[in-house]
Amino acid sequence: MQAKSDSGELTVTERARRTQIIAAAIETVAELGYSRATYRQIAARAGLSSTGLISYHFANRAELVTEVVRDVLARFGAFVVERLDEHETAPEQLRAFLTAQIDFSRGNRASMLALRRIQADTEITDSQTRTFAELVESDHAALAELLRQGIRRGEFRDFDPDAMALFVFALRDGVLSRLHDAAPAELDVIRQELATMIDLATRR
Amino acid sequence: MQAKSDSGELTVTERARRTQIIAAAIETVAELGYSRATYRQIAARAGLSSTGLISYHFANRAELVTEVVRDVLARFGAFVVERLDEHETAPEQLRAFLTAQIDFSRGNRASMLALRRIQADTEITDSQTRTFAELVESDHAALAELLRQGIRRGEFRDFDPDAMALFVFALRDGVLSRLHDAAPAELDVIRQELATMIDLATRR
Amino acid sequence: MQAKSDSGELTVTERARRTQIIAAAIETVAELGYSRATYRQIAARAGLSSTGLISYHFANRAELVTEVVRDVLARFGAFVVERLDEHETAPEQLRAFLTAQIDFSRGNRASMLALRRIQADTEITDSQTRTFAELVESDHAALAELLRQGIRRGEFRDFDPDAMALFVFALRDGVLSRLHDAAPAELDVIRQELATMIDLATRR
Amino acid sequence: MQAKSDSGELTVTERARRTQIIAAAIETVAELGYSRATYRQIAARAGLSSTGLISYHFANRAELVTEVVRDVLARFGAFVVERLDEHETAPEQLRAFLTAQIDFSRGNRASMLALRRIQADTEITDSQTRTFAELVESDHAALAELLRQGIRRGEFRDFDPDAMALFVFALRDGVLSRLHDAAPAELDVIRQELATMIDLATRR
DNA sequence: CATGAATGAGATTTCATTCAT
DNA sequence: AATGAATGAAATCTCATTCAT
Repeated sequence: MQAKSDSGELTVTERARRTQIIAAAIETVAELGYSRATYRQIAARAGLSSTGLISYHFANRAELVTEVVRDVLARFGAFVVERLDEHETAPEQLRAFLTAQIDFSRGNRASMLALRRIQADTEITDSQTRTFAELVESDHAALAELLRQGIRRGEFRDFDPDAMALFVFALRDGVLSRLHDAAPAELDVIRQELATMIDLATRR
Repeated sequence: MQAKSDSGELTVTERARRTQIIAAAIETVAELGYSRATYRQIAARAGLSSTGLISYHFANRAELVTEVVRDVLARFGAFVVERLDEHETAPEQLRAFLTAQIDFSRGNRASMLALRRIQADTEITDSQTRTFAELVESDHAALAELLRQGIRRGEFRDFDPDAMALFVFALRDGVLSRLHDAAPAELDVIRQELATMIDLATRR
Repeated sequence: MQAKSDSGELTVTERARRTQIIAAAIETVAELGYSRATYRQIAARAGLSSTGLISYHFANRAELVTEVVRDVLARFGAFVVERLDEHETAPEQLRAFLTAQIDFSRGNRASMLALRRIQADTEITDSQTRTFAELVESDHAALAELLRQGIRRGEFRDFDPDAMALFVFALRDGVLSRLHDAAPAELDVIRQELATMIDLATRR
Repeated sequence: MQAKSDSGELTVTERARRTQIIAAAIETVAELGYSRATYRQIAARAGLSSTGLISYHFANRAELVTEVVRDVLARFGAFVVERLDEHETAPEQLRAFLTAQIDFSRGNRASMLALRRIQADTEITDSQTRTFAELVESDHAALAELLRQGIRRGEFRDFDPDAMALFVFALRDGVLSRLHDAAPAELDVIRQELATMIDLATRR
């Protein structure tokens, strides 16, 4: 960053450019994989004439990737929370939770794919990992709390809410991985079976 | 490879070196992530005098990565199959299947981590993807068949075996992802809850 | 080339750099021979800070070499054509043709040497060979046509124009090969004898 | 060279191996071009299991190339001299000289091609160049002497023998360059025209 | 703000050569 | 004599980043 003000505040134009670059980065990572998502590719997809512009708006590659992750998770979280608020009982919310995630993923394939790829490459190493882990952690905590309430209210059987939260996320990931390869008919079966399974596993 | 015979047969020394390099590559990918697993890093971990030696033994990076994948999957598969053979009924085999995978992963953390990372980077792009996808596919088919038999024999309730296979793999992956971060006590809970969950989800 | 526009249009600076690199490449090939004309050597002669700059301006070595060939042949062709246009009868044009080539070669020794070396290395192998062969072919066709006209007009005896074109080019190459080693006096003799020979071989 | 005696004398086996390697090198350079004629390719064509064997028999690449050149020129020279000896008058010998060279080239295409390629790459630079240049020089001198005698005896007109020798070699090279691409019919025309041309250019 | 150009570090790969056996 | 293995230098190419304009 060359002549950028240190105030931390971004102008409208700046924000727009960053958004545009982030979107292009998501697209690129989803399409080519993390290791092939170079500035050149990103710039091409963003319609930028110079890779220098990316460096101008992001301190370095790590910051760009962090912003990509933040962007996807923010949109994802907002979507799910909105859906959850429409329901009252814990079983309904649990079902809504899963449905929302699958729905979001269907409409944001590239984002989810990019997220997974970045996560896999980054996992342990970086400083940004912490950000990542914390976000995952807070997601987990929220679901576990939902489950805990359901147990307390007698809406679920008495299982370990942390373990179950883990399972729910795992099942979600599994379904998501099939979301785009599977035929629609197969997908309907999977969703139905998932609902049944969750019900059997959690009901009193 | 300079004047290496095209016969496809490898000498003892050669095989040993390849194994050594593959092991170092696994270690490196697990430690640094796929995109940072350069020849230089791999050579350093393998105690090699030059990165040229890696090129000498593997035609290119893709071949090395393929061999890494092949190696991990072969060891993994052998381990699981041996465990399965000790059991007769489908529910027992299903439980053994999961237990075996978790056990293997505990003893081969780097291998599993490397595998996941490579898979995430590779997914769509390469020709070697096919190998990967086929192996996953055949794993899936085997588990689905196990479940199908269990249903036929009346040992399981009547669910869709393909969907359930997907769920089982998903749960496995979820558990594996916690395997090394979680405290032992928490892990015991997870395993117990997993068994319960599977039981509830599959029993008649 | 990092984020270079695909439009195929080059900026002024870019064109200048390419020209500079091409000139350095010619110099290098002429001086060291094709196989020793590495990017490092070329960069050094061009006063570039890194070999990466060559890769930045040329997609790969093949493109650079192609451009070298194109550049030399373009300058060469323009020079010769201009000279030819000054003459009317076929015998005069034939003489001018040879003279022009010899004159050009005297003032562009490195270019001609580089051309010959590249041609010798490339000959059979590459895709760019076609470009090369086509250019040689069209040169040959042009000369053969000139000779054909001369025969038709009765300015030459009745020989095979394709064979004679081949001989003329061969003689040119032979003279060129002596151009820089021979003493000026010897060269004058060679030129005089060449004129005589061509005259004897072609006149009615 | 590792444990080779310094006496300069070679055992029978050694000589055979060197010959075999030289032959493979000729083949390789002719086929792939000088810059792609690596030890690996040469070893493969020689049926050797290790490139080390080439290094064992030749001090370095330069020596191998020198030996290739020496081998081709020796065979070539012997062939031509034998043909020349069958003729008496200078015009006959001149014709025989050209015919012999064309004939040799037809039966030794790879050798001639390799020679040309090595010459083009080497020309100015190397120490071995001297060897090369000297050989060419002595060929030239021999032809010039033949021509000089013909003039003295009144069998040729009065031209400069050195210049004409240069032209004869140039014409030879030109014809050789067409030798393998041209159709047989075209080649017959070329030969006939060449004879005519030489005759016109040299006769009284 | 944005651009084109340049930079230099670093990646993979190839090569002739060396060496122990 | 010959072989397989190893070596390390060097080659081409790619990349994120910097900088002058």
